[in-house]
Amino acid sequence: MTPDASDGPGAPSEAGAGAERPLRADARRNRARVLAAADAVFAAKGTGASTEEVAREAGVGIGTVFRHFPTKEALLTAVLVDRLRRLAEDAEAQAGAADPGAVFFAFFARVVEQGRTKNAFTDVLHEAGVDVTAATAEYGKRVRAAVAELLARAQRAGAVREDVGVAELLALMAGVSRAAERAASDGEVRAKALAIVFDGLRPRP
Amino acid sequence: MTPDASDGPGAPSEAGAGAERPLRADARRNRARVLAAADAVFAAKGTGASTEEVAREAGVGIGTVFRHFPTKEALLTAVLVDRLRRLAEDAEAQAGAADPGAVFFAFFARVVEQGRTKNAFTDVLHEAGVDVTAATAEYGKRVRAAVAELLARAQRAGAVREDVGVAELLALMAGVSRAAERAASDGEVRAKALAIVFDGLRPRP
Amino acid sequence: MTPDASDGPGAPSEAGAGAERPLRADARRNRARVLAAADAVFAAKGTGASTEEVAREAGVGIGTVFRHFPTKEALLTAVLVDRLRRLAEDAEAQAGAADPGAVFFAFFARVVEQGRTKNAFTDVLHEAGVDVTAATAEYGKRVRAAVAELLARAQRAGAVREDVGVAELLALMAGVSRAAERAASDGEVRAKALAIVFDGLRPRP
Amino acid sequence: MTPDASDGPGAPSEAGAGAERPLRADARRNRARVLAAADAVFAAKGTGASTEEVAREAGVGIGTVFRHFPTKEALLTAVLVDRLRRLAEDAEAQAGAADPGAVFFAFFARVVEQGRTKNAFTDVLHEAGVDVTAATAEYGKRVRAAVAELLARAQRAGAVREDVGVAELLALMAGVSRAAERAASDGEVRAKALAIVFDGLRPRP
DNA sequence: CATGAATGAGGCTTCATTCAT
DNA sequence: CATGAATGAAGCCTCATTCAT
Repeated sequence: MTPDASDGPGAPSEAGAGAERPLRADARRNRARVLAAADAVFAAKGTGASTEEVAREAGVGIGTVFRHFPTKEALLTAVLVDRLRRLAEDAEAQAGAADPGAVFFAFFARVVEQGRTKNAFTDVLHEAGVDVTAATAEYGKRVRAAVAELLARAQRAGAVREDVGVAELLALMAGVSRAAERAASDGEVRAKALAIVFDGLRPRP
Repeated sequence: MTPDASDGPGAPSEAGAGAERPLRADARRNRARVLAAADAVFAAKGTGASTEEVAREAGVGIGTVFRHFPTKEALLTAVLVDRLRRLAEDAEAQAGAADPGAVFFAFFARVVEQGRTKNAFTDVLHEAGVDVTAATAEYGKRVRAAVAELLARAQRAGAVREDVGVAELLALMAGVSRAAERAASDGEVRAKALAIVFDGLRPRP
Repeated sequence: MTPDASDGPGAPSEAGAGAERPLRADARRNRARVLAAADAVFAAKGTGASTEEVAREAGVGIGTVFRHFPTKEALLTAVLVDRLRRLAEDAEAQAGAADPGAVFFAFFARVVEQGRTKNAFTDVLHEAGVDVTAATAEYGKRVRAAVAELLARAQRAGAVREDVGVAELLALMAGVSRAAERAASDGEVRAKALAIVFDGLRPRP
Repeated sequence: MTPDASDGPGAPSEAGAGAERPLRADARRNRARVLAAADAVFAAKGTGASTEEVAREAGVGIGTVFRHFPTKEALLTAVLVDRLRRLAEDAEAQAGAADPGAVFFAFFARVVEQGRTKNAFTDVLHEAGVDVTAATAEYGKRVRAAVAELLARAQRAGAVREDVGVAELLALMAGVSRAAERAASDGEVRAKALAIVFDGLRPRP
């Protein structure tokens, strides 16, 4: 793992900076298609899936994948960062909503439900709690902050125990997501496991 | 991936069948060494580790590995089965102990703690809950039964909610193990996450 | 990089055809820049250097390189031809000078010294002696003629043995250049090796 | 160029040490075949030739090449070392012969003649003079020593100028070999070029 | 039985060349 | 005309698996 395998400071289109050339229209389209394909393929078959399969899924040549992501590791990192970004945006979108308790548990459940199919999404959650690489650090922080906000509001509303911290919350989200993913076929088991964790999170009466 | 690439129902020496020759003494020794090495290597580096590394760790030639486990998948399955066996034996050993509640939670905690270093152990737990392959089915059932017994006793003793089933329990064990594994460096986070789940498992006062 | 990367005689205008349009001003400028960049890059990193690197060094797009030189081989040939042209011009410039002996040896030394940094220049010299391709043939002949003239004058002045021909002279220039290039760090070794060859070229007393 | 791309301290069979396992009979045979094939292929097509072609020429699978030489660079280095070894042995074999002058010039001529087809042999000679890598250092020294001995004896016998050193001698051998290689088709040119250098090496009358 | 050499399919990556913008 | 994105063949290397020793 080279330390600098990132795709640069975020996708060109979203880095506020602007130093990166804006990328031609078709190039941007292809980059997005490759990223989406990579997300799907790696989710379905694990990170061991071949780059060639990503290319095939994206409907582009193998060279195109490597033009946008010069390394397989860079591609994996980009997928990770993208997931973190979506997660952060999702959490941020809930920040102002009413009924913080309901919002908090709904967010938790949604994360778990998504993680069920998006396999490695759970690993992403871990990143948010630990901030491993420089590339993911930025978005990891954002996720952490947004989730912390949801948690704090839910606690203030008396819906969640006061002694719960973000770290263990993220760890639990990741863990339950992974568990849910395995028990994929049985929705009831998933629901019950989630209910148990939710009960554990609520204040003791 | 053939679903049934196992080495047979467990090591030849323990299958009820009996048609399998009993294996020479040195052969048995080698099989055990390979299995132990595989467990260690796959735990440390993931299932992507090379067969050759397993052979090196075991101190045998590569040919020996393939003589005992004709496929890498067979080797992985054998490791899985072995883990399930140890897990079942561990649970079975607690069956008669006093204070079923304490025993139950201690077992849960021990599983999580082991899973922390034995990475894929968590995946094993899933197998126990789902019984994917024919190979793991037997030991999966045994684990399930042993854990069910521990759970039932704890419930009878009033230490665990009545509406918790084995399926979600195993799922939670797997999930928390995974969470613990990620938060490897932070023991406090691990403890808190575990406490939350334990609280969720206890009867509402 | 190269002092004289002009487009001059060597531009498309020399293909017997003559139907080639005279090239727009900016196009001519770009062609020269690409050629100079290619000379520098191939000299520094060998002919294995990528076309893209040439484009970068020239400050143009990759498409521009291929517009002017439809093939990498065409680009290499153009560099070769350009070097031959400069070599010929250098030799021709000395044709009328006084003290033909000194001029001859100075020219030899200069070629070797240039070849030391301009790596493949030595290969160029060979081309001059052998006229491999049709493309280099013309300038190869010119170099040969110019060097032959320098040699003849030196021989007439009694500074060089009568039995030395152009062919072996060019071969020696190429060889010593190559040797010098390897012994790059040790100027004294280079000087001594050159002195030995020079002594071999002088008439026996 | 990783510093440690060597094949180890020489081919196992020839390192006096003996710590390296002796290599099975068939393995040794294959290693030799690969090395010979590599020598031939790289000589004929340059170091850019593909490893696959070496394998084909050797009549082995691609994996076999990489088993013996874990990197293309390692393979190239091994070829280099082997050439140096043969060169050293050749020179050492002449050490005791009568008529040191004749022996010296014959050796020089033979080196050049071999270098003519063995393209990169010339580059090898350079290594002998410079000792670039640790891998070639050992044999480079041996070549240097053996050639120095031949030179010293020739000088003592009055056949070679006193002021010639090994460094420039090796440089000249490399250079003339390269020149000869280019003038491949014309034996007379080669002979004349060699004669000129020989004259330069002889004492002035 | 144990060993490790041989094998070759498959993965990642580079790069000359083409073509839409 | 200039640009740079797209393409895919080809190269290096890894690794599961087979088989002679």
